[in-house]
This record gives sequence, C-alpha cells and structure tokens, in this order.
Amino acid sequence: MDKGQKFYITTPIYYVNARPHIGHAYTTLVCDAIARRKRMLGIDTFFLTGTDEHGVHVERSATAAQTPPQKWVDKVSAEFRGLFDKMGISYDDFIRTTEPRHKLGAQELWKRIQEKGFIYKGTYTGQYCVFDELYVDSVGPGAPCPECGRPTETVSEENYYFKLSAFADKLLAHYQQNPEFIRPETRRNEVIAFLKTGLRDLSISRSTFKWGIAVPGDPRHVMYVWLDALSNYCTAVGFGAKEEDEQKKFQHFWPADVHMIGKEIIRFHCVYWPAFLMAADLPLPKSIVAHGWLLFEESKMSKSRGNIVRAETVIDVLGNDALRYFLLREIVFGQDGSFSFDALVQRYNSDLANDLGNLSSRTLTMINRYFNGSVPYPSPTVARKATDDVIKEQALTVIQEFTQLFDDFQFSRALETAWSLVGAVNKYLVDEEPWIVAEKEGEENKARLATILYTAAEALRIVTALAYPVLPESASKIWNQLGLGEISKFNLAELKWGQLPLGGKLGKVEPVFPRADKTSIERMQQMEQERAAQAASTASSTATASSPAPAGEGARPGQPASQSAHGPADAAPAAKAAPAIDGKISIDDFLKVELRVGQVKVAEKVKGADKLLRLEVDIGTEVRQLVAGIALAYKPEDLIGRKVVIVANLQPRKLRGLESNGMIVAASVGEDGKPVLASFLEDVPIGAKLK
RNA sequence: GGCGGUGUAGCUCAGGUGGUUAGAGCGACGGUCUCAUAAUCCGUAGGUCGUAGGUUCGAGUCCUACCGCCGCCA
Repeated sequence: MDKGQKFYITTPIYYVNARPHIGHAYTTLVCDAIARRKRMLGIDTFFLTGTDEHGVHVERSATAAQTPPQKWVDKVSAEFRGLFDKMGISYDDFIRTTEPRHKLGAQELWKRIQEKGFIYKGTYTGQYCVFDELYVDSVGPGAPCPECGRPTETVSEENYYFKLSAFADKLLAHYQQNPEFIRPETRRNEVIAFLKTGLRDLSISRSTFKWGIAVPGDPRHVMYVWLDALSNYCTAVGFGAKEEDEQKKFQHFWPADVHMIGKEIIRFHCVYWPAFLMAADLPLPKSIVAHGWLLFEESKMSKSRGNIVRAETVIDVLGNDALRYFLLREIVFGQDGSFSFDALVQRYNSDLANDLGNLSSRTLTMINRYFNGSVPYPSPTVARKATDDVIKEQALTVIQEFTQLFDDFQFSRALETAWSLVGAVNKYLVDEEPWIVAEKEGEENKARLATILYTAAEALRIVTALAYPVLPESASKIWNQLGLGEISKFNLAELKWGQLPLGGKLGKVEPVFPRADKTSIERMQQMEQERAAQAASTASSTATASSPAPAGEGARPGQPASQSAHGPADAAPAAKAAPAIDGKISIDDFLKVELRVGQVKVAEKVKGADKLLRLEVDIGTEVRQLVAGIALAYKPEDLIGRKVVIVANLQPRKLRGLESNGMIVAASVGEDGKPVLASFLEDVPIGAKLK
C-alpha cells in the first residue's frame, strides 16, 4: 500500500469565458491545501488545474472582440494562471484544452469509446440553447431555455451520440458499491435520484461551430465541450500520448483520487464522466467531491456588497494565508458559504493575529530573552507539573483529530481543533506565568521556566506543522523562527511530541500576522470598486456575445461565485458588477433629493380610495398638497399638527384626480409594508432641510 | 408539482440510538495580567431550539401539518 502510494487531485478546468474571481480561487486553494498535506505526508502527489478553452461562447466572444480565438484564450488562460501563481498554488501541471497533448488524448478517448461501439450517428431537430450548449428537447420553438432563460434556437443537426442509456445500471451499481464516490452524501443522493429516472443518450458532437476538437474521422464535427473538457483529467497525466514516460505517468497516477468540483457541475462529473470512462474501459476516479458556492453576503449592517470579489484584493491587503485560512475555517465545506470583508478581517485578527501569531510571538520572545534564543531543556522530573502533560496530551489528541477531520474534508472543524490547542497554550502560559518564574532565583525555577517555554514552543511547532497546508507562507515563517528550516521537507506522518531539538537556535523573531486595522476593510472595498469600474469600462468595449441577463431589481444577494465550467452561472462577472458597483450612490446623488420637515395642516380621506389620504403640509415656504397611501395605518385626525418628513422636489403626480406634490417618508414595516411615518425625537422647525 | 435537505444565542456552527440547569468560537459588556501583535486570561451576557399539534413519565432530538430558505428533477 505504501510502496508507490500516490495521490492525484484535480480542480475543474476553468472556462475562459469568465474572468477569474474568488470562487475559482476557493476551489483551487482547497485542492492546494489537500495537495500540500499529502506531499508533506510523503505521498507522491500530483495536483492538476487548468483552463477549458473550447466552445461556441469562446468563439463568439473572440469574434466580437475581433480577436482570433486562440489569442483570446491565451489571454484569459494566462489570467487564471497568473492568479494561481500569485496565490502560490502548488499545482504540478496546468493543462489547457487547446494544447496538442490534450487534443490528441481527447481524440484517443473518443476513438476508444467508438471502438467499443458506444457512439452512433443520429439527427436532432429541436431547440438548442447556445449559452448552455445544450439541446433542450423539453421546450417548443421560440421557448426560452429552461436552464438559463435565454432564447433558444431551432436547429436540425446530424450529430454523434453517446449511448449513455446503456450505463444507468452500471453507474447505479457503482454508486452503491462505492459510497465515497460522490461526496457529500446529499449530492450522492441527488445523483442517484436523477439516475433512477433513466438516462437518455447524449449528443457528443457539434457541427454549428468550429472552435473545438475535431471528431476523429469526421472533421466537420467538433467534440461536445464536456467530453473535451472532462478528458483533461486523463490527458494531463499522459493519456493518449506516444511517449513512453507519459504512458507510465498515466499508469501511475490514473485513476484520480479526487476530482474537486463545484456543485453546479455534478452531473457532468458524476454521470457523464464515469460513463465515458466505463465505455472506454478505463478506471473510474476514486471520488468526486462537490463543494458549495461562495456567496456574497447581504450584510445586515448594509455596509457594502461587493458583487464579484477578486482574490487579489484580499491577497494584496491581508496576504494569501488570510484568504486561505478564512475560506477553509469559516465555510463549512460542502455547504454554501458567504464571504464578507468584515468576517474576513474579524477571523484574521482573532484567530491568526491574536491567537496563533501572538502565541508565537510571546513564546519565542521569552525564549530569546530568558534563554538567549536557544530552545531550553525541559526538566524530566523536578520542575515538571501535571499541566505540562496536559498540553502534551492535548497536542497528541489534536494531531489525531485534525488528521481525521482534514482527510474527511472537514477543514473547518480540523482547524477548530488545531486552534483549541493554541487556546490551551495561551491559557497555560497565563497560568504558569513564566515571566514571574523568570524573576525568581535558583536552579529549580530556572528548570521550571525551561519546561514551560519548551512545552509552549513544542505545542506551537505541532500546530504549525498541522497548519502548514492551510497557511503555507506563515507556517514557514514560524517554522523558521523556531529554528527548524524548511517546513515542506518535514514529514508530517512522523509528527509527534518532543521533536523540537533541544538547544536549537531560534531564527529572527518577528510578527507573522500583523493586526489588521479598520482601514483594511475600506481599502479592500475601494480596490474592488476601482476594479469593477475598470472592468466595466473594458467590458463595454469588448462586449461578449453572451451578455448576462439584465440585473433587474438588482442581482440576488447570492450570486454563485464558484463557477467552474460550462454552467449557466458563467455570465461575465464584469458586466454583472458594473451597474451597481456596490449598491452605493455618491453624495451628489443623495443631495438631489430634497428632504424637508413639514407640518400636517389638513388631513382627509380620499373618496373612493381606502388607502389614500389627502394632506396639506406646511413646509415653511409654502403649503403643499400631498396624496399619501397611509390611510390604513393613520387616522386623519391623528396626523393634523404632526411633523413629518417629505420629499419636496418630487415630480407632481395625479392620484385619484388629486395632484400630489411630494412624498411623505415612512418606514415600510412587516410583510404587508405597513407605513410608519418618520419623525424626530427633538423638536425641529418647519421647513428644516434634511441632509 | 415530485423528491431531498435545512431552519438552535447578534454572527458561524456543535448537539450518536429522546432523559438532570441546550453547548462552542467570534462579537458585545465587565474584570485581570503584562511575556506578547491595545494581544492573553477570567467572568457575564438569559436563545419560546421556525410555527402549531401529537407520541412519551420525559423531545432541540421521534411523528403530523404548516411557514421560511436551499438543492435536484438532462
């Protein structure tokens, strides 16, 4: 088992029709953390990511931008790669579906499936959704796509089909026999439910556009993007290659151990992909893990609301590790999670700066001060107390629990466990008061001090080793400060208590996580605004063919950000972000509205309208007639003499034949929107302007 | 509409097979120490466990209905 043990993990390949954002970063950094941990455990690990570059979208976008498709995809692919490099993602390979090695491999896969007799030619006449690249046979001509709501086109095409229907039973049996195949379980259940309704054959070629991989033996057709894209998992490790070492690589790494995906592409990965592989007589991946979406919280504080947040923003202000830690700690893996700058900074400060960073700082500083920067010798007997062993025992427990949880994709809980040790050591230091012990004379006290600081430093080392996959940059720094050299060379499988070399010299001690102040949130928000504005201006000049649905009454507060591949959520983020940047208006916009205090002089019901009141309101300069829909909430007699706030410069409007010159300001309360008039605690003069 | 999930303190979440005063972290408030990154540590803060019924000696934990949110149904 251990001989030749390998681990092959993949991200989805990202569709180049969208710009990289924090959702892509999330998927990728989760895989990175897993890959780093596996490597640290001494496992031969291969971590793949890349870009998906074919399809009609790309062809149209490139055309619209008057750019050759290849040039277009080169540019966006480089953006993805640039982001991942900036993030320090430790991918072993970055595959692009426009590379020759991929094309050859994808065609090879096609040929194998064909040889086994699972491909046939058929004709499809009906509706086609260009955006989703899907045949939607459930709707008639002129109907919108049930998937994305965009108009469908009527097409009649001769295509190649894949005999997907032949695999329903086999797939079901596979799910049943391999409960780990689809994770989490709720997704597995969905797939099973889907499968039980039966499978129809799948059209796997297109002849209406050219930007794709030619179907072997029939260059009039290109391969269906998903067949093309999915095969990357094989082609990247050498499938279909002529070179012997590439073939060996495939033998070694295939099947993949984990395909990490977003929940929107489950069907493609859990149904189509294994069916393709079965048809080609290739081994199936060990497991397909679907995470949730990253949503952008509608902040109750109504602070702001970034639409699409770029990972770069967070990285530039707080660093890579802050982003990694936040996403892995805050979000329950598998579920949707929300991202906000507030939560990010809070997490950063409390967990990283205050807890871990400060623990490191205080412990190492004391070793520097009291022991000249050499790891002190703990006393085996005299100066030993039970509290020391409690820390040791807890550390051992944490190693176990962390391992179990992390390997079960429960990153959040794994980190929680690790941090329980951080907390325990901080408390241990307060309880043992090494700074007091240091002031006392005598060998025994000296030995006691040594034991305390050794215990703290050793616990710190263990947390650091465990946290490395999540916090590669900072863990390396702490490791260095502990005087331990290159952390990635450490074998995590051997992690146990007592490995901190006695007498070892500490490195230079300095803060690893400087506290973030309030301005960091503002800085990030500002960067987002600038980027969004910039994107909006470029987007207008290079508008893509598939423009997203209009924002309508504002994008729903839960835009998925973890789009991975051809899903419907692929609308260009730039355009989506543009209209409302972050829902804020300028002060000038606000000042356009003239709000004044007025006093109600006359109030009476409007005949024939049970909700309307006719009001005469004194606003200092004049008495205005207003018609307001507040009759259900206020009696006319209760209003007379009352001071209210009105919008004074609203265009006049006629209601029930009465001209209304302004609007009364009221809160809308409850489900039925009951109006509650705005008022003041202090007395205010009539005509006062609000600003 | 069908199937599935979910609704627990301000926030994010724990709460096998029903059983004393419903938990944690963060935030808030008060206090403490001083080695440390205005950090640590301690204490407090009173959440009808979505709503209404039901089963039971006893339900957050089982059942029913309803409400809300979410997902899947090519």
